[in-house]
Amino acid sequence: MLGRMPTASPSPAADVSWDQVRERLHDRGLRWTPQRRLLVDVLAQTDGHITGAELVERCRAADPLTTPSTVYRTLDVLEDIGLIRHAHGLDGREEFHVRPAREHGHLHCTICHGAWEIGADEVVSLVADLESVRGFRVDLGHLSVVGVCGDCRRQEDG
Amino acid sequence: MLGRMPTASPSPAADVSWDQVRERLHDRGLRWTPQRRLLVDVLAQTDGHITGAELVERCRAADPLTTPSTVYRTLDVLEDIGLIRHAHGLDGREEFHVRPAREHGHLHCTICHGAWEIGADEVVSLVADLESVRGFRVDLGHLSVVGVCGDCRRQEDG
DNA sequence: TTAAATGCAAAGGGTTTGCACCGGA
DNA sequence: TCCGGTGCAAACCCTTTGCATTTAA
Repeated sequence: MLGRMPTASPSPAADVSWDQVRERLHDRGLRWTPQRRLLVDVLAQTDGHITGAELVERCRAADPLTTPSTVYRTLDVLEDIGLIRHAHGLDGREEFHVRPAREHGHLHCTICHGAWEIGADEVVSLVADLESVRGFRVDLGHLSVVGVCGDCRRQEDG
Repeated sequence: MLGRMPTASPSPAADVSWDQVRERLHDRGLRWTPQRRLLVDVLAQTDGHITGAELVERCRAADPLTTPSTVYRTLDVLEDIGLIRHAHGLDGREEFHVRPAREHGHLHCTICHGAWEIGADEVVSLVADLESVRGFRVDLGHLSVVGVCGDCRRQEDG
């Protein structure tokens, strides 16, 4: 999945203070456990987006004793403290992404299933229009635009 | 679910020739069965969007003998012949909507879970930009924009 | 007649939950 | 010590599939 997923951004890990996770947990009276550490490590190595199921797999690769429930529960916690976010992929499955310095949405191609990031600059007018006309505040981090990418359109034509 | 779902458009049923469904099926060598008729009836009474599971429920309300597999299979067929479309709701679940005369996307509020339609006119620049910059063709019928609606923002502030 | 459609039952897949036990702080 | 976290297993929910049977055309 992730292999087929081209992304435009540099490693998000660079922007996130993984070292401070423990601290942030402690601030809330939450604990730093080996299982959480493992998941955070996996996330730190993740470039772009990834599903819960895939995170479970990767954790299991590092530690076969990993259990899904712990992973999902930890994902909730990490989202609570603002470390990650989730949106929904083409198939509707939850997709987590490391909280990037820059909020972004996603572009999904229905043909090749590729995914790309879209920055705020690419949707300024959409955001502005919905804001002024409807008073709606767009959550860019949750925006997914589905369609057909340039490459696939070319193949369709050719 | 649907009750909480305000829509801006008039009844989509007005635009769709339900009477022609049978004909369209026949054209493809497919059959018009009581089960399909029931589902089509339910869809015709549906204003806006609805999940597969909810369609199953409604069909069951009319005919308790309805089976999920038939409903889902029929939904596939109806989508094939272009009568309905599906996208993904806030929770990532499949959401079907009656194919309207006018293609449209959806706006989802994370607070009240309301949903509204957005027309092509509201996203012209987004579509145009993605087309020119990336060569990406947006599938408007699959577009969902998540955020906070005007009412909920007002409540947040107040 | 015959291919399409149905009903049933079971599998499937990702995610969630209850509960007893474990272990950070 | 104590409350948060873990692991296990089972439940969950929506959706899909296989297969024998029914039925529209």
